[in-house]
Amino acid sequence: MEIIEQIPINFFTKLHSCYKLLFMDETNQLPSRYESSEHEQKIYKLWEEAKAFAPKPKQEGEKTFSVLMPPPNANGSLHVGHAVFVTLEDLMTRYHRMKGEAAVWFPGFDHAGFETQVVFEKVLQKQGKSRFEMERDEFYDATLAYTKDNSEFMLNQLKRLGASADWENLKFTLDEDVVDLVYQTFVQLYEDGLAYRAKRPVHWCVKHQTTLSDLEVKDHEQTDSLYYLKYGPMIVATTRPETIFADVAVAVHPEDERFQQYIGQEIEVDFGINKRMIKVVADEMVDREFGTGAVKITPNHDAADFEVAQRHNLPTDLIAINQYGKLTDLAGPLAGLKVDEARQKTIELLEEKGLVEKIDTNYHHSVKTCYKCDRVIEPRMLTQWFIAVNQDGKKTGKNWARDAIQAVADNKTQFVTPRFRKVFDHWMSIIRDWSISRQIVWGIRIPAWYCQCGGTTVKLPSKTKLTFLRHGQAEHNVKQIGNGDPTQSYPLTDQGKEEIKKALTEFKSDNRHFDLIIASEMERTQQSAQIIADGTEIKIDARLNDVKLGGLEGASIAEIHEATSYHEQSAQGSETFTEVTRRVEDLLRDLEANYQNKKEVLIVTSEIIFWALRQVLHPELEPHEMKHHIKNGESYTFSLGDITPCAKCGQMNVERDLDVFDTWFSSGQWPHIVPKTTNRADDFERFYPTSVMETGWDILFFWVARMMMMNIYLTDDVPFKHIYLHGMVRDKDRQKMSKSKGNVMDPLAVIDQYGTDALRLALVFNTSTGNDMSMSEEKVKGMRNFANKLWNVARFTLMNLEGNSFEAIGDSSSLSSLSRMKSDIEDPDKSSSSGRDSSTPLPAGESAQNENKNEHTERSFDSAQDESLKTPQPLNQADKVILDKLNHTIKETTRHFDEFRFHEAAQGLYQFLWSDLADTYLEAAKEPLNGTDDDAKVNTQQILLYVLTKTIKLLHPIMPFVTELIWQSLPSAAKDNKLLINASWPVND
RNA sequence: GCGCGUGUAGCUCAGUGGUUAGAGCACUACAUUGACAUUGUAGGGGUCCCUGGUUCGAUUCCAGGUACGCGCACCA
Repeated sequence: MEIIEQIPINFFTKLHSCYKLLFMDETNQLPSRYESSEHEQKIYKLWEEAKAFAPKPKQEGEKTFSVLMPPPNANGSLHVGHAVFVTLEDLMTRYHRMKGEAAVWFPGFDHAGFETQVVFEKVLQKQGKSRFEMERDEFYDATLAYTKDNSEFMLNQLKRLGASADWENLKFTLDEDVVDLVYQTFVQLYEDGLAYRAKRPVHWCVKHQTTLSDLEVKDHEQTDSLYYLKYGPMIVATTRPETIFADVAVAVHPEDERFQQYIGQEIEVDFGINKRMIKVVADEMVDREFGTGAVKITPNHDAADFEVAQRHNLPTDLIAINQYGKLTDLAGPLAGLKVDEARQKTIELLEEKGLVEKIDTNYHHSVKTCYKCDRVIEPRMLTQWFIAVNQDGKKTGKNWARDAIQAVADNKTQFVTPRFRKVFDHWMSIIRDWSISRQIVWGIRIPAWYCQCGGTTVKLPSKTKLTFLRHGQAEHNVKQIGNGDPTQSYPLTDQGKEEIKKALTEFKSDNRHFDLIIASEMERTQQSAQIIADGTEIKIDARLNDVKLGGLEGASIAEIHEATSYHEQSAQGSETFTEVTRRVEDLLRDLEANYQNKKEVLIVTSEIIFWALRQVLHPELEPHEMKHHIKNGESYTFSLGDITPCAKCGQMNVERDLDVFDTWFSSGQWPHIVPKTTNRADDFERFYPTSVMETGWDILFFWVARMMMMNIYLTDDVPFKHIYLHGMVRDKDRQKMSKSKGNVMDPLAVIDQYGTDALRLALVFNTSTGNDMSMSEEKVKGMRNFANKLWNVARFTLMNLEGNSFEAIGDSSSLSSLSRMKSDIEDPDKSSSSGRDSSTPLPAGESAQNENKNEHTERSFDSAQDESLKTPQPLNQADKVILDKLNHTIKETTRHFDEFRFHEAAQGLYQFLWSDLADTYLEAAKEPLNGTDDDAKVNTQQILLYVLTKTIKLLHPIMPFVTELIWQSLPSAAKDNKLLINASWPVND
């Protein structure tokens, strides 16, 4: 090792002020315990104030590191699963930040559509309310408020976990810019033929009144009865006799000799309540061995039957069970019964008629259940939106599943745990089209409109808000005469001006500003517009003019009413109401096409235009219902997005789909959306693809696979280079944590008691990638002890620096008693044998590379100090061993972090700190520290400080708080940055 | 039915083709204000699931079996 300079003697005099602030207690002593709760939030604030969580500015040839936070569902509080991902993602981010890379961790929250709605409905239930009794908007707003409250609460909890995420760019899946991109994707998929609407078998939850995707249903093994029913001349076996009322056929295997005589025939079947002719079809799908080899076909209540029905052109319109899981009128006397009850009654009914051959009461099978409420899923045929995942886009030629499988095959995305790659590949190879419509309120409403003409319109909804304002009172109003001719002058009265000023005041008090004002050619609307304008552009549009009165111009209102109803009747060349409606419709269509992003448009016009508008928006209303009196200065606001014209026929009276997207449709796009919507313009270019996707294996299909497919489709690049899937946290007896078992661990309570660092270390210590981990208070306690050990190593080091020759601090009696300590520093074998890595010591005398060089080139951007400690020279065997072991630990820790083996990094550091440094070196150091050889003493101090400095750097990613606190107490000469979070990662010699 | 994983100390789990297989917790004995009792020293505790194979050598790699867990499919 190179000869290094001795630390100058005045170095130590700087010490006192450094650590006095944070490290010492009120009595001017070093507290002997690390009290996490006293420091953590202050430390966190230190980082926040230094804006340490933002990535450093772009540099040429920079290395970047980015991770996307799996956006927590904003509907509850933090559980231990959140603590796992925070720990893993934060330690990766901190590690790469210290390595000098531009590191960013993108945070967000998920509205979590169905999940949140289920949670919130329970909240409502406690208040005695139900969503089915609430208006859509009312329910949406209430859920939004609930979600906002929760995310604010959870944000603080995430911070308590030490998360160094880029909070300035905290995204929410319902943010306007996010929703815009989600809409855009859907439109693109629709135009590419990959988003389609079709009647298909879907999973229907009777309780939640919505469809669910294949992933949202669980298989539940159970024992039921298999009923053998007489079916004309045949016998069929079924578990669902209550569906017979919607039977359309009976299917047999084409080669089944028993039934050859019936194939293609119609047989008469007695259903107990009536008799119907039923067709016998031959289909390969039938298993000759099962039951009787004959299957009743009920297309509306079984997915497989639906397919048979399609193959044989059988009717698919018979519905025996409605959306509430009750029998329909098809069931005659059984109508209205719920499925379970209906099954019993059906069998009773059939038995009475002697139609039940036998009942096998011990039939094992599995049924699909709702993953939220465990109720049996009712298969239904519904018209829904689907994403074709195995089809080539007709424009792009891209194929979701194929492209994702290929990307993994090409190693563009690698699984950190290879076994999950097999699971992924298998799932991708059998994936079916994705049902994305949900019949719930909470979520992003599908931007699709349906017209009576049969046309479907899919487009980005206009974001423009339209406000119609009736002009103020004009002179013709006072005279009670009609004026539809814009060349006539009937200016506003003083009262009319006041009415508009009043409207303006109201607009202002609602904080509303108009980007554009459109008035008619009528003098009164232009005058009104002027009063509102205040510099805003005013356009004139004749389509907003009052009704043309022809020969009735200037006649009294009464006269005009007598002569025309404004509708189809025209008197003396006047315009009909239908004609007025047409020009209003024409104007709206024009606005919709050309003013997508004018946020607020004010339209100043006449009363009849309001009526026409009402007709356009509510075509179902009768003509006489149009004439609501609109006062002068009265206004009405609505969203232009609500009146998208039909893409096929141009009609305005299209209806928007009530359904919302499956929440994973939006969160699946997170990787490209988030970097595109931060407050930095080049984030997408710099940070996409992200470096690692870290999340639980339980959402591999829900989220990770969908992200792969969607983002490859949208960006032509994979969303992440590595996939790191962590296991589930179980309790100390390996049981799953659940509220009902009462074995859940509240991470915040654990933090309060033992500290965040202890919790974080416990979550990586003695675990392995991808496997479930068990957690217990005892484990956290042990890790808390480790934090305390680290604290005391630092305390020992600092007290000994100070105690040497300078201002005495702390408990001097305890310092002097150090000399009484017995130690076995003379026994080198002992010290080397205690290390787990002692079998592979680094070659002695290997030339030391000054790590400062490296730290210079990869320094964090706001680094404060230039002079960090140089590698000290070992004077004795203990010195040499600890420096070797440190070097080895640096090397191993770095390797483990690079290879995503955080548990090994943690274990190595634990061993090094506790056994090698505390138990061995510190004991050995006591002799020179208390001896009379000043050179040996100073050298030992130097080594202690050096090793401590490097060690807390190595531990920082896992245990950010206690390490930062110690760092703040170190002499500034030992540091290369004011904050450890921005300090450089150690490099081994 | 297909696939995946796990099986290592009393418990929860790391780890490894090569000395005596480790950690945390628990346990035993001793130590005692020493940086730390949130401690130290010493110690007990193992058929690394079973069988076979490859190998100089297998807890590790391979095959089969077994137990447990999970995923997917079937599910009339």
